[in-house]
Amino acid sequence: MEITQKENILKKFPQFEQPLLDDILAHSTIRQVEEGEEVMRTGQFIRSTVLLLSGLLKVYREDDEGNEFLMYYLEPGDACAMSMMCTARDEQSQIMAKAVTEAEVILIPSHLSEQWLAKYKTWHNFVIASYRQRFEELLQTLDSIAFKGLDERLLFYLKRHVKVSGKEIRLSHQQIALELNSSREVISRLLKKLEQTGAIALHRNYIEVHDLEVV
Amino acid sequence: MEITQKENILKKFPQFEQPLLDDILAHSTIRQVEEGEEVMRTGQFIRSTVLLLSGLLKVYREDDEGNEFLMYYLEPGDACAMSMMCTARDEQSQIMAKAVTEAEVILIPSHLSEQWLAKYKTWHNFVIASYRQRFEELLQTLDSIAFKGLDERLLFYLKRHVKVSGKEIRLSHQQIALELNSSREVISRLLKKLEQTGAIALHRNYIEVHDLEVV
DNA sequence: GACTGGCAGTGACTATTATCACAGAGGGAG
DNA sequence: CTCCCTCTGTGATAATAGTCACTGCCAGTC
Repeated sequence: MEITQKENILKKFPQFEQPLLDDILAHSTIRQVEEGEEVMRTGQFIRSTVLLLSGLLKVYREDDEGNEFLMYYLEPGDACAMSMMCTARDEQSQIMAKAVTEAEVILIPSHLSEQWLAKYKTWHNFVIASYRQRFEELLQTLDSIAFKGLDERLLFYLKRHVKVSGKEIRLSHQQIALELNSSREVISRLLKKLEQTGAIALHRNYIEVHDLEVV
Repeated sequence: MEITQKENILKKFPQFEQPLLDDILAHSTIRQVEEGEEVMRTGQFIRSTVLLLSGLLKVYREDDEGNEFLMYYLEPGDACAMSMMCTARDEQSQIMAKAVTEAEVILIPSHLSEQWLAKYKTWHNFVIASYRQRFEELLQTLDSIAFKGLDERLLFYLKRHVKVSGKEIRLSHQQIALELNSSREVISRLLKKLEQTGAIALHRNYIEVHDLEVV
């Protein structure tokens, strides 16, 4: 079992060196997360670095009135940058993370993940690369909110969704509206327009993407 | 001269250990930057970590049509997180940084700032803290764009400005509009409203802030 | 097969922000 | 002092997005 688990991790994190993998196996816990479960909540104290082994997480921001917007998705092989940063001082999360599908996460105690920065070159690189990647994705999200109309943001959203989970988007218009911090009716109308161009087809509870580039 | 410079750096970066300060003095260059000068451009390759010794920098994002929006300000003692992340692989900047006032920046060659992560504990902590701080500020900016109307964003902007450069805001309405990615007329009208509540007083080319909290 | 609850479509209206057009005011250069 | 450029104020209008009200639809359940 240990052996297969190691191979499993290795497959998702091929850049890690052997001794690091051993350390991960020896000291971290692997947690099964159900669909819809919250992996991280705003205000929660963080004592572990979170790596994603399987499944899909969405990372988003929520305000005091329950509005939210999607920051980015995490896929197998990704790490939650926030959990790495808070790590340093047992600080509080500024974000929410929720499992979109059933998922497995690796939880590495904060003090270890910090030690490893000095101990394992591949870990250090991984952490820096994660910071950078998340920062860039966040900037992209920011761009789309700041510079684009809702129609383009919706397009951006759909494209990102296709990238992480394929051309069958199993979401209601209401859910999309929530993640874009808009309203159901507006999203419905915009989707309708997209359908008329032939880019997508609408069904109950899911959207079939044909070609988003033509729009 | 060397001695005074060292004391100067020490004053702005009191958390650095002695040997680190010596290394900084020995291997980094200090550059004078004029008001309005661009310290960093989108697409530019980054080969140094940037620390701010004096003056004020604004860090912002620009799209292909020349629209921009303010991400955050950097004050003496701060570091450009982006320059630290790109550092790792000579990567390209995703952001713009411009001197709001005359400023002095410390430029540390990338390969050194990376070595120091392992060599100096205080440097490592500083880098992690910088990442975290910028990330949080970025999230705040994101919040205000995603969840707030322009009136609240303007308020947020003015408050931030007061914090970094005092109650006399020497900006035209046009400049404010640009940084909020809005239009001059709209900003003028909103400012007028704020003036009517007594929160600010409007003058040519500058705004006198009385009390932004009452609004 | 009838009831029910969530989902989707649509028209009418409102609110916010952007754009256009223009007028007046202030301040520096000559 | 005058010219001129930039900054500011303001009304009218347009475009975008959000809200409200209502309808029909589909799927599961009893």
